[in-house]
Amino acid sequence: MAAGGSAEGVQSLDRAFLLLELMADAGGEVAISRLAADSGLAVSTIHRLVRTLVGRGYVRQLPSRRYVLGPRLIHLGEFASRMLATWAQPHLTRLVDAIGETANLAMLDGDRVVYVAQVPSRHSMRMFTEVGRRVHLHCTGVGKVLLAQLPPGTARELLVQGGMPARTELTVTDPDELLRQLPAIADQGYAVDDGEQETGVRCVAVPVPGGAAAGAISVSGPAGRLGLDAVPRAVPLLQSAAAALATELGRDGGRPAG
Amino acid sequence: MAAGGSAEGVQSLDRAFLLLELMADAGGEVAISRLAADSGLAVSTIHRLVRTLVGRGYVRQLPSRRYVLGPRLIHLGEFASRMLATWAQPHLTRLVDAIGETANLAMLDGDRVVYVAQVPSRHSMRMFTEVGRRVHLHCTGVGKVLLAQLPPGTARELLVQGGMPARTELTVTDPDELLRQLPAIADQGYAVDDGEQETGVRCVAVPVPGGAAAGAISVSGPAGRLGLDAVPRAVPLLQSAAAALATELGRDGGRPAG
DNA sequence: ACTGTCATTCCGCATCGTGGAACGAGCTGT
DNA sequence: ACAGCTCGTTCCACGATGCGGAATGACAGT
Repeated sequence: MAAGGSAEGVQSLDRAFLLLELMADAGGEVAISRLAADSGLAVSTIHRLVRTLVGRGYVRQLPSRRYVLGPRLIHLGEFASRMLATWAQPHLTRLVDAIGETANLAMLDGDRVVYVAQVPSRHSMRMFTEVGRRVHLHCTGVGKVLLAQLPPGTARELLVQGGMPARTELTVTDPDELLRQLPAIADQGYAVDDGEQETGVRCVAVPVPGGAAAGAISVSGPAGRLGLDAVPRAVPLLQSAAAALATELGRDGGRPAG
Repeated sequence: MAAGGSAEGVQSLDRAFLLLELMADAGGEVAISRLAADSGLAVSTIHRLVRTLVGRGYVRQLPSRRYVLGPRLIHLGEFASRMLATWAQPHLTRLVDAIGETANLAMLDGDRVVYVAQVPSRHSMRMFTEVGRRVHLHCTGVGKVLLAQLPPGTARELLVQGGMPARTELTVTDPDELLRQLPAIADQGYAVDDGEQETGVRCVAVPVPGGAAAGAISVSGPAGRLGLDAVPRAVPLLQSAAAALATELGRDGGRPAG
C-alpha cells in the first residue's frame, strides 16, 4: 500500500491534528457533526479519532456531548514554549551583549503577540516583560512587524478582533493608519515602537524569516538609552540573529492565526 | 480485526502522543533511537510518525537530526488554556462576588503551578497574578493543595526538582516539614498560604476533584481583608465551585507531572 | 581512511483503520 | 406529554493502511 513507504504522513495522525485545529478554530465547544462538515471525514472516523484523544486527555467531552481541547495540550504547549526559549537564549544573549538592552522572542498567537523568550539587559532600569504574556499587536514593535508579514485583510481582521486601545498618547488607535504603515515596515524589514505602549520606551523588532513563521525578535529599552540613532545599528544585529534562529529552527510549519 | 470496533484507541494516534510526551519528558532534543528505547517501538515506526508530526509543524527537526517539540503546539496549548479559562470564568466570578478577592484556577505543570484562569477582585489593591505564570509549589496555596493530592514520593521529587527558595520570612524551605503538612491538607480538603510567597498576602486553595485532575482553585488577598476568620467561610464556597467545575469538565485525563 | 552509530528508506504481510448503516439518546416543536 | 428529528455512538466486513525487519546512506569519532 501507500502509507508505509516514502509518502508523506500517517493518515490517521494527519486527520487527528486536523481535527484538533478545527476545534481550536471553532473557538469553543464543537459538535462532532460540525467537525464532519468542516473536515469532510465520516462521522464514524471522527468519533474514533476524537475518542482516542479524549482517552488521553487531549480533548475533553462536555456533558453536552460536544468536544473541546483538553488540558493536557496546555502541558505540551508550555513545554514547547520553554524549549523554544532555550534555543533562542544564546541568540538573545548575544543581542543583549551587543546592544545592551532587553531582547525578546515573540510569536503571533491569535490576535495577540505572546513573548516566548526573553533575556533582560544588565541595566537596573529595564523592561519587565513576563514570558508568556500576551500583548496587543498595534502598540508593539513585534506586533507591527508580524502584522506586516500578513496579507492586509488578515492584518485588519486581527486588529479589529484584538482592539486597539490607547496605551499612551502616542498609540496608533486607527486601524487604517496602522495598516498604511505596514507596507513600509515590510519593505524596510523592521518596525519601531516609539512609546506607543509605554511612554518613554522604544523597541526595535524584526521578523524571524522562514515561511509564515509568525515569529519576531526585538530589543527594547528607555528612549534615553536606546536613541533613534541606535536603530540603524541595532537592525542588522537583530536581522542576523533572526536569520541564525531561522536556520536553526529549520523549515517552518507555523501558521499565522485562527 | 480489533481496531474498528469498541476497543479503545487508534493505535497510531496513541503512539504519536506517547512520543510527544516522551519528547517533553526528555526536556530537550531527543534522538529517534532514544525514543525507540523509551517507547519500545520500532525505529521505523517512530520515524514515520515523527515525520508526519514534523510535516505539520508539531515537531521540529534540528540540524543535529534530533527532534524537539514544535511551535505549533504552543498555539494549541494557548488555545486550550484560553478555553479552560472561559469555562472557569463564571465560577471564578461567583467566588469573587461572594468573597471579594481575586480567584484563580491553576494546574500542575511539571514541578511548577501554572495559573490558567483568573478573575481579579474589584478592590484597587489586589493580586497581580498573570495568567500563564508559573510559580513554585511550596509557597502557594494551590501548590500545596496539589502536592497533597500526590503520592508522597512524587511530591518530594517535585519539591526537590523545583527547589524551595525563601520568598518571605515565612516560606517553608524544608522539604520534610512541608511534606509533614500534606496529609493534614489532604484531610481537611484545603490549604492556606499565609504570607509564604509574598508578605501580607493570604491565599486559600482547594483541589478540583475528578481523578488525578491536577487542578486547583483559590482566592487570595491581603491578610488584612482576607482574615483567618474568613477561611472557614471561603472554603465551602471554593469547594462547591470546584465541584461544579469538575462536573462540567467531565471525567479527567490529566496527569500529574513529568 | 576505517568503523560504529544512527537516521532514513524499502518492501511484503496482516493488522489496523475506514465508513456506510443500524441503534439509541436527547432536544424541539406542537 | 408525545412524536419526530437530529446527532452522537456502535457494529461490521472490506481492503487500504500502517507495521517492522532488514538494507541503505549519512556522520562523527579514532
